[in-house]
Amino acid sequence: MARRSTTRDRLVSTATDLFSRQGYGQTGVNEIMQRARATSGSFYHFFPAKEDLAAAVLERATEGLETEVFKPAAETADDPVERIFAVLDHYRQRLVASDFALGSPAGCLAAELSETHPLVRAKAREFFDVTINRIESLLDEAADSLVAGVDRHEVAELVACTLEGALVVARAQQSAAPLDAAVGGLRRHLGLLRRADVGAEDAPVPMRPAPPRLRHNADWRTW
Amino acid sequence: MARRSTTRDRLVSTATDLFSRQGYGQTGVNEIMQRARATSGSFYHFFPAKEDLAAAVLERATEGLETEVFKPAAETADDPVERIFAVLDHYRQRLVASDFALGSPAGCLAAELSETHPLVRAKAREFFDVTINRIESLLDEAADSLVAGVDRHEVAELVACTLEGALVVARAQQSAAPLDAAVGGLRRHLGLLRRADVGAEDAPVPMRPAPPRLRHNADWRTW
DNA sequence: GTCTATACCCTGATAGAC
DNA sequence: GTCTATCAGGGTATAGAC
Repeated sequence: MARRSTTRDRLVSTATDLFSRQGYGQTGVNEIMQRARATSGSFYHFFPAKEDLAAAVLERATEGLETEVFKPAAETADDPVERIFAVLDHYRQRLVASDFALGSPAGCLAAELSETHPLVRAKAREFFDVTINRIESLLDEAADSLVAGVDRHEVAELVACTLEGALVVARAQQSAAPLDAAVGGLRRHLGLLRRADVGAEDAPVPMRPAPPRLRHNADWRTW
Repeated sequence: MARRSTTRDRLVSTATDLFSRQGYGQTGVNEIMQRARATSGSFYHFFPAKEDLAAAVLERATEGLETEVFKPAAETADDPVERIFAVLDHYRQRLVASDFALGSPAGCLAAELSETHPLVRAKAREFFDVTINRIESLLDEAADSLVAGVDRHEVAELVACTLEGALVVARAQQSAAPLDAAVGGLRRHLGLLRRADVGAEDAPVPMRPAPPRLRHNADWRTW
């Protein structure tokens, strides 16, 4: 994988941030160029058009899934299912640290451009595919501890979709509550898919002692 | 509730459709005016600015939740939980009928404009709040048949977030599979929250005979 | 409420020297 | 690869008659 110019990197990084926060249509190439300290000549040297920058943003986000999301998550837990929750927590951290401005880089672009920009849609699709497949592979690792007959691909899709939606709603609500509810629900769901004879402490069937009524500034790292 | 002009209605309807499909930034007021057969004079007679049209779109979508989504859903089933799934099915129908162009009217605008257009964010928030509260009230109706200790508001948030996300992903994938996975997951989830002594046919714990590996054109109305 | 005409700016994109 | 200068067009919004 060739090392690409730092200017190009800066443009992609800047655009990742601005598109996520403001959307594609609300972000002008001028703004991107200024913040990235690049000029028009550089921009169009690297990208034929604005759309191609959006595609590059998604490509890089997809590449970053392994290095910046799933690999770090793997280091926080041994249990594959817990690693899934570490991934969800990663997005929660981003959301809160950005004061509810940053959701999923792909979700935002996909929602806005799926119909009008086929290239962007294709790249967003890849992002979702990789996300789902990585989650599925974590479920595969945990297969022995799950009840029989679990469609792991389907569950992975559920997790990914729930995450995406929760991030959109959380940004609109300016609150982590939707995400906490979603994560809590998924935790219960996966807990219920655990075989009764393993990880017994994880399956007090319906509701765990309930993340004690999470508030936005609650110490959410503790559960 | 005063009867408002048909021109205004046309503008809102047209914008609802175009914003949902193309996003806000990709839709010009000219395009809206042309399709709605209105002129600039009319447009700015009703709306101080484009943003206010987006707000009106969300307001109308929120009003429409009761009349166009939850009320029809109530007519398809007696069981409150089944009514929730009728709501999800409503969105699935829209999605498929539009060839995967139409997701949630609010999700699209919220994702794109939450940061830059506070008024839009507030209206999107209302849309989500109403959706969540209506689902919660259906869960309340079903409370007797649910296991004790279910945080119904949290479950309602989960359902709404999962729906929103599944629609975004489904549009990017041009496939109903993500939505089917999400709905299937929610069905299993709610099935597991059912008391064992009621609706026994709904709770064969982990996986139902599995919606027989749904394909995009499968007869999805049958399960 | 609706119409036409138009202001005016900012947008994405290009040209061509260095 | 980067720079400055610039274009052509479409964008939102306004003015004022009817």
